[in-house]
Amino acid sequence: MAFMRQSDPAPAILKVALPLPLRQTFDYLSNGIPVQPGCRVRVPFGRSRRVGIVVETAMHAAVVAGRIKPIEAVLDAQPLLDAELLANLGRAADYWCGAIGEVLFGALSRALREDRAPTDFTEERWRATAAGSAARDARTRRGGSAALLQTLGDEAFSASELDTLLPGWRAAARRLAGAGLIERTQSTADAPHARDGGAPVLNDEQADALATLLSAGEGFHPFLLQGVTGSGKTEVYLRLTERTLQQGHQALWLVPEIGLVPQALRRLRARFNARIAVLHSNLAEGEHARAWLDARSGEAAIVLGTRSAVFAPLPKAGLIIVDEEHDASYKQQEGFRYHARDFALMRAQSLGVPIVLGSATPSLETLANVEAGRFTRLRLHRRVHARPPSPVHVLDVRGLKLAHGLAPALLEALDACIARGEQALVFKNRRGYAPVLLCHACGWHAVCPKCEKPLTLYRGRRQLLCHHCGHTERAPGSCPNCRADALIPQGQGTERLEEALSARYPEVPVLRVDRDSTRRRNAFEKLLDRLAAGGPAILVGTQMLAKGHDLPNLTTVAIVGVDEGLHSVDFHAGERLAQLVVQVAGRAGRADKPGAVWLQTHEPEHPLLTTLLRGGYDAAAALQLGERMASGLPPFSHMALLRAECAQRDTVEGFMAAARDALARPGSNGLLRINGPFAAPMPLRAGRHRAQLLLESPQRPALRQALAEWLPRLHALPQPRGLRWSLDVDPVDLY
DNA sequence: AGCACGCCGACT
DNA sequence: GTCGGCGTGCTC
Repeated sequence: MAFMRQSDPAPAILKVALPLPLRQTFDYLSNGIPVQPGCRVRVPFGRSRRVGIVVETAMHAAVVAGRIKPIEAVLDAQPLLDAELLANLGRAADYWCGAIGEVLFGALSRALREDRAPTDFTEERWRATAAGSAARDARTRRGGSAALLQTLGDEAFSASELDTLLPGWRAAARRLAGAGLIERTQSTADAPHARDGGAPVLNDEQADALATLLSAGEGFHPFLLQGVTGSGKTEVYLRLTERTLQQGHQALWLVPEIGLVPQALRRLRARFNARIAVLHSNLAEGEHARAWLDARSGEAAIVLGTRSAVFAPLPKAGLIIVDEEHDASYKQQEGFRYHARDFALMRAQSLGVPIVLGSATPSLETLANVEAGRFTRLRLHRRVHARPPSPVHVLDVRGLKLAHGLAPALLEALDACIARGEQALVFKNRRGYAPVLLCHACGWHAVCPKCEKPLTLYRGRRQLLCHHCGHTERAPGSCPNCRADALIPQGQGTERLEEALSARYPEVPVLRVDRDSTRRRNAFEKLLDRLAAGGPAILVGTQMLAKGHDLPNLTTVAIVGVDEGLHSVDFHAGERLAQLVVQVAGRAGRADKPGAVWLQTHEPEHPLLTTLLRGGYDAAAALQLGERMASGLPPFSHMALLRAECAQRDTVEGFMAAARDALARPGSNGLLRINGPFAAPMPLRAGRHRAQLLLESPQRPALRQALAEWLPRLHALPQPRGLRWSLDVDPVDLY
């Protein structure tokens, strides 16, 4: 331009993302209103109106001027999504092949996806009045009211924190507020700071790890904190967080599942006087929005949550922690299939902050990053209470007579444990009473009509349940095929073990921990409290038990039935098995008593088991990495999996064939391997036939380029009714 | 995703 | 003669 303007006009065109499964944005006229990217707008769309997010402003539109409509309203004075988040969400949509609108709206707190002003969600914090504190000390209140007064102590708690620590607290809050014992407060906490005298002394290893972390300074720096169970990783996170808060920055803490949020919150509250935004899917919409906006404003010094909390805005970011980084729960398994750990890494890099991935059993991806020199590894070998790791005994059960699947030597170990007044854990990764119900007379067994897989027997409920689709039917009393009264449950699930152990130890509480027994809110928490009180007990449960809960009086751990993991078609199975065994074994002997682990197997000579037992997780992981490298599997190659399913088999096959044809011929870059289409490992599920097509490349850019070319063609394919398909980049489950 | 348009089978 | 199935295309 030859002449200068006095002031440039606001860009006339807004590129707006809408909550649709479309890869494109839509252009709107700004009507001269200056709008920043990241703000929500209300726009006319077709014959209705929608909330959209401004992604970009531009001087010129990509479509002819006549088609462009003006926006109706601007909903935010300040962007809800700041520049960093907007840019990274765009990268994430690209990387995991998501639709930009769905990704951006998925990052917003649910209530903010609608046309509501962010100011509708005013701060809600509660604290005890002087009378309340007195009532607490005098113990004049009982039940939920007492618990709420106890939780509050002398500080203010946000609704999202109370939801997390004390589900159902609102009833008590109403009573106590009515009595003038608690009040809603506007007070913002003073500048966040660590409480005096809260911190335990670090051992040498912890101190070394912390020194390295601290000396790395601000800037992006990825760390793996690899510490055995009980080695005090959390204490290191806390010290690092302390510095972050001192510098006036925010810390993001991610944990893999909701059940781990309360204990992390308790430890953070005990250590810091700071505003904590808690984000997980059990919060009411309003609470979630309040916490989210608290993170957005920077008033929350700490943001704690599960997978989706990785999308929280962090205007003052200073630190990201991803605890139990190996956990597959970080990978979203439907819709936008992102990986929270990997997105956290992406954000840490562009925010320029340190990130700590913590685990006793790091993922092979992370270990490969350590070996490649991209991550710095810090190790904690010793347990804080100077307890050596529990010895692992392998029990070869071949040819042995088992009682309900348990070997005699194992039962003796349990006898001894109970006799000492200690607690035991029996780990069995199978819910229900028995995985198969078989007719001894004719060989019939119960099968799911929609999946063609055996139904699991639930004896207490007299039901057969399909674990793949949720189909249930009444358990028959006699064989539906030959009428014989000869139905026998085959194999053991947790319900059966619970029954058998209750019969053997009638004096001892036998507690089952699995998704079925802990469905009720808070049931698991109560169970843990009961165990913490001490006294002999036997826990029977699935992998829920493998996740970082403290079980201080547990000394004996029995691992039963992991052999399935030695022969899975999924190449991740070996890694999972090693992690599971180490994590479950780590539950034993945490406090002042030695522990012992019993591993029951039909294959004591399997290389994975022998390596794991002889060399620990490091050796097992090295073995797995070697195998992955030899066969060109991740992390030495990169995968994307196309899945499709439909009630009509030929529809799936037709679509997959077309999808295969839509792929640029291999040889165009030579680096792409195409496998399939083939039937999924589970070829029928919930009445739908399933097929897969696997793309693989040793080089990430080649895969990304192939996907970039393929995706528009996939969308251009005829989409038959009833057919569902999805693309999974870096799949963690191949089923 | 939603919603229109549009073209072929069984019903008041 | 119409109601309604779902294939196709569009939304700035």
